[in-house]
Amino acid sequence: MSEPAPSPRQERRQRAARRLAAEGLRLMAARGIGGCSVAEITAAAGMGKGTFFTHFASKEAFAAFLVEEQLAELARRVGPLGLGPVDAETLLADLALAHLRFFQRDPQAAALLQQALALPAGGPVLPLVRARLREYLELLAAKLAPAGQALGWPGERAAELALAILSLGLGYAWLGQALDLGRDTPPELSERLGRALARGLAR
Amino acid sequence: MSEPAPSPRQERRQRAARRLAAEGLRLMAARGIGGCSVAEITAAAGMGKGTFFTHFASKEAFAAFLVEEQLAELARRVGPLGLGPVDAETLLADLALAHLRFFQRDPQAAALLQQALALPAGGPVLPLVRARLREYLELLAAKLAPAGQALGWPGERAAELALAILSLGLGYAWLGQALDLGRDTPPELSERLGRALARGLAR
Amino acid sequence: MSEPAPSPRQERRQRAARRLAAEGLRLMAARGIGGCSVAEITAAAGMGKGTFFTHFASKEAFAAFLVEEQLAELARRVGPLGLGPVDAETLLADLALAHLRFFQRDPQAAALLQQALALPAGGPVLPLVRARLREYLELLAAKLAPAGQALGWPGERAAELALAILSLGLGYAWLGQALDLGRDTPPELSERLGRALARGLAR
Amino acid sequence: MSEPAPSPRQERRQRAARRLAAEGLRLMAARGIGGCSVAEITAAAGMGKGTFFTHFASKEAFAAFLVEEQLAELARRVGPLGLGPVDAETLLADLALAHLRFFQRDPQAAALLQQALALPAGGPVLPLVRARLREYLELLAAKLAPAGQALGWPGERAAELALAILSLGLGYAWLGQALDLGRDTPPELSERLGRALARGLAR
DNA sequence: CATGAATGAGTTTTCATTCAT
DNA sequence: TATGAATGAAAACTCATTCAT
Repeated sequence: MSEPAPSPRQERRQRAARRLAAEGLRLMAARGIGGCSVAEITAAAGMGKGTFFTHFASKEAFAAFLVEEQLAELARRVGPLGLGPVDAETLLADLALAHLRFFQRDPQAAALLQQALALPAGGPVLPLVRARLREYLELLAAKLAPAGQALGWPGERAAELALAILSLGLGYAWLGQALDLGRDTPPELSERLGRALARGLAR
Repeated sequence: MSEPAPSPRQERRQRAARRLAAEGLRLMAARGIGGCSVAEITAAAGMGKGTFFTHFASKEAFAAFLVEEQLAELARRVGPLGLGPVDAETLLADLALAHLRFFQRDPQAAALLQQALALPAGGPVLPLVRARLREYLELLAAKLAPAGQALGWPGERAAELALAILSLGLGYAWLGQALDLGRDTPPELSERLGRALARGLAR
Repeated sequence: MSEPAPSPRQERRQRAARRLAAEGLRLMAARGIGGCSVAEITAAAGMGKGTFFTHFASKEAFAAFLVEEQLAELARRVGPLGLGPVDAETLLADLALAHLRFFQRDPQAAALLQQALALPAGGPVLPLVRARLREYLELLAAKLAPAGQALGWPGERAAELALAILSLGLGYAWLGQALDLGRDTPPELSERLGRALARGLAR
Repeated sequence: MSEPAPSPRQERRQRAARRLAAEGLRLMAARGIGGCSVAEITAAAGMGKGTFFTHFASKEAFAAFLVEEQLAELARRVGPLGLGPVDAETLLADLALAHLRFFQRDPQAAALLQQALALPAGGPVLPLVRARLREYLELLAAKLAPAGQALGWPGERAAELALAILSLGLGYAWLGQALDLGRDTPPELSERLGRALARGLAR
């Protein structure tokens, strides 16, 4: 439908772009956005340095693209939750758990987000990352608001609830990564942790 | 008391070092560790660029020093908690709340920690920061372990509990900072959030 | 007449080359030879980047071609002058005036020549441009020599006379362009200027 | 008076700056502004690459500085002319001659100016160079205006007269340089050329 | 023949660190 | 001990040119 007929040239190019994204995510998550050079990324992706800039306008634009991709993936995972009729506590627990699991299964996403938010202020990426994260938080807050209110959490403060859920998941994953902890946390403990927040808010 | 007799020379030098630490913390928290130069820090502290290196071996060592300072401060705040006889749930809640409040009241600490953990792997600082954080987590875990066990959390997994408490506080603060959210969270909501985890774990 | 029978293919190609020359002249004159890229020129001419190199061996060769074209055009304008019997002063004045007018009416020619002569020494173009200009100057000097001698200017120094006439016209045009001056000089002043050199040499 | 006590450090630095200016002028005049790299200039001046940027904010700022220096030198040479009481024709002739000689004796100045004016539009230097040249031309025009009017040249068009005089001198020098002509022009011919414009304008 | 994706040499610029004064 | 001038390694980015399609 949308792609009429990807010529072999275009397909090869697409594959190169995907290789760039994969290797870039891997390297930036592992060594930091500022800790790996474009040359390293292209070398890992098996192409010339100059090719990078035919795909992305700048290194920062590349980082921003990766961040958007990860947030989109997170939204895709979280989106379906709470569509059916569930009680408030269960919804909160499911959302908290989903975030914990997402970042635990995709530690690169956690590392990249943390890297992107640590970018020097003044650059063009940080505002973009912030905007995307804010959008995501609003989405999450909208999902949480009714459940929160049902448990006595003020509706206009749903953003703080969303922030807490995201923080726990993201923070747990990257702190765990950085400290080499929590990688072997048994699933039932993760689950208990995820549910605890919801349960505690529900009295 | 322990300091024998700080000569005027030594005292002047101490003051300079304190100025460096204060301005460095401010700048690194605001603009990122890689986003501010040694020249900027020394200029803000009112001294020559070269003087910096008579106080600290390198820029990274300086960042590590600042991190240690902040972690020491955190330990100082958290240390007294739970010394008296309190029930398990209250201890957990107090600790979670203490972390939330510490990073909310001292956002520079949160920003610096997040910056330090985002430092390029391979450098000499990251391992050091990790080691200090691990030490801190062990301390916290030791404090938490009995309470956790009382609530059915396996004692040998206390580290994960500590990680969750630290993550919530640190993540909430730096994500909130980055997104300009949670700065005006009413104290009673913060408190509710802090207690929720403990309450939920306690069933 | 001399062209045997331009196949439609050949004709299309010719048109493309002419478009390249026109757009290249425009862009190089406006933004400098080093200030516009091959990609810009081909985009302006409505063709692919690669096509450029099927017409010209290199960007520099292209610039050299444009210069030759402009010098040929100048020679065409100046050539007919002095063929009839005119006195020495009038010939000098006519030639000076012709140069002033040529570059005033075709500022792109002036800009291109100035750009070409500013090309980094060491490249392959500068020698070529120099050679063409020298050829042109010799042609001009040959035309000037008898008139010069009639006014007491040594015949073997006719090149200097030609240099002065060319410099006044070219310099006036490109300095005027660069400074946005002389674009609205009334024709009678231009003419007076053009004649002045001749008149002054004639005592 | 102005320099209270140049410390040996500062003096050494000053000498380095002068070496940079000299070698930069030489290389940029010979090979073009874009034709020589900062690395080449600093190497020629016997210092490290980074030192360049402690003296000048950028390569372009350096080029602008050199241009200003040369124009200031030109103004210094031309300034004293016409202060005494001389007739209009003599003043014009003296000024024309002064420009011819200045650029003939200092061909690097001619080459640098021509290079600077050939800089890609859009950069920060070209506007600066244009502004300085315009200032210089206004100065020259003010000097010329009365004499011009005495010879029937409209006072409000003195700028065009200045442009012609500057063009002849600058154009003659850099075209001569580029074509390796006019380097051995006998002084009396130069002088005759310089006077011719004035004489011709005076009838 | 036309195309545009791929390439890498080459450039400017930053900045932690050294060291002579 | 304090200073700031000097340094060069490292990084992002541009663009003429090549070549497979």
